Amino acid sequence: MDVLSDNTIGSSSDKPVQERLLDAAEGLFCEHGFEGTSVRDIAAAAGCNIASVNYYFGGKEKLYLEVWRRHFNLMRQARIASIDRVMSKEGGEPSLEELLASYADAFVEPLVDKHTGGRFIKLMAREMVDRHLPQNIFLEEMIIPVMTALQQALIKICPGLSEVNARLAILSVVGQLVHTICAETMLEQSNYPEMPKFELAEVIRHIVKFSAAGIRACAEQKEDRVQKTEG
Amino acid sequence: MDVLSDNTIGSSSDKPVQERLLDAAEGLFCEHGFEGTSVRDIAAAAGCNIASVNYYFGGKEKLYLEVWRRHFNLMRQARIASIDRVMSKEGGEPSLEELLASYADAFVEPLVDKHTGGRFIKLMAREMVDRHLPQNIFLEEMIIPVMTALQQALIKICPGLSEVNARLAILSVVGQLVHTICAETMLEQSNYPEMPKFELAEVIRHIVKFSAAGIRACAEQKEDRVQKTEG
DNA sequence: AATCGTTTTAAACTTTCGTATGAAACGGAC
DNA sequence: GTCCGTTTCATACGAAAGTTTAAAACGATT
Repeated sequence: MDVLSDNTIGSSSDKPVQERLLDAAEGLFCEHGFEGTSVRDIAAAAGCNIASVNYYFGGKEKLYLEVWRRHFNLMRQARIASIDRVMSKEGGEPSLEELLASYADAFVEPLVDKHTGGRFIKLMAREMVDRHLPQNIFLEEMIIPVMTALQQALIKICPGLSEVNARLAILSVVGQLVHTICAETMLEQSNYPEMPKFELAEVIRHIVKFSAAGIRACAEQKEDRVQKTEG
Repeated sequence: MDVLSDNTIGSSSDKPVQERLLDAAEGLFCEHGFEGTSVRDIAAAAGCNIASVNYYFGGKEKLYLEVWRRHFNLMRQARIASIDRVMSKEGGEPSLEELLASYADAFVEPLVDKHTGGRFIKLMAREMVDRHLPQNIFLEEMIIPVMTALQQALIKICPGLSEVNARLAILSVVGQLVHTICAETMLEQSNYPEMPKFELAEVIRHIVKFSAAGIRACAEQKEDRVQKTEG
């Protein structure tokens, strides 16, 4: 894993060591996971000594946690802000599609964002499967707050939606978004010709349409449950 | 990681060593991932010597691959059979809900199945993020064949569905299923009281209803694209 | 210029990993 | 009983991991 050149954007030697380490660690953690990247690789990518990781952060795990802390607030605020922006828009109640599109954009924004290089969201997918963060931090800092906000917004737009159905719907939407990212990561790793590569924007447009119809079906269920397969 | 007692179902010492190793390796790989489990742990769990892994399988990676090979055929056949069973049922064309329910059941069956203990599907989620299998084996042995079968079935049931829309729909359905399993795994790891635990059957019922509506919306798109937000 | 706290460095330490080795134990065939 | 191929065993090896250490280098203050 010969990573000697700095793989971060503008971190040659002007920034302080701690930031260089954080940037390098983030890139390597995203690309190869927690166990897949060594402290030596991080130090080499940051252009500093191995001991710096322990000197500044007190260990590999602490550094990993700090990499996350940098993004928790930004990501949570971005997601919730995208919900609030839609919900507080003037001109009557927003459509379900508007809410979903706004949230989906905010969700995959770290993937498209050129500043972070779209690496961080891969780390999220990893962390969901292979936990290395302290217990419940992920839930408390990200999932619960964002899920709560989205749930309230959904219920407001779709009055027929029960609380449990709203949560199930969120599970569906987030599941599609995460899986899209996983599939993207997977396909870019394996150069398989037959497998069609989707444009991300196209997939999001699909998810919005698909989910809006799904949510409406779940909301209808409550009011009139007779006409289930009318088509 | 003190795993000394056998964590597999019925593998104390009656079964041959290779099977004991495969069983033990499967359990540990599922629980802790490829890098997270050592050959020593596997040998200890299987109740045999460390060298047995190299003697019988020629290395850790070969053993890992063999763990997968045991399941590839079974899982692929189960998925495709569940599709075929629905599609070849007498009494006219099956409903979209029937197809989705059948496929979803086959998909999560390894999770519910008491024989495997539902561990293997976790390994699938891991492997999608952290590749350790030889390039493209996962795609060729699982994803492509099953996706092709499901795509054809979907198009047959929903004539309005284009090929690309069918693939996008499958991405949505599989995404929901995988995410459900990830969430299940995640929540069982973290004993968080506020987070509601869903019954798996309940979630699947939701996914079927949700996805059926979503797919119909994507199929309608082709024929009449005027009435998008009629509700 | 000397001093003192901070940072950086090279090297070593301990542990753990996957694998290799060679001897011991086993089990039929003769 | 002896032989021989197969299996099991304890052990060792080199590599790589995270962490520690003590000295060197640095920088501001006096």
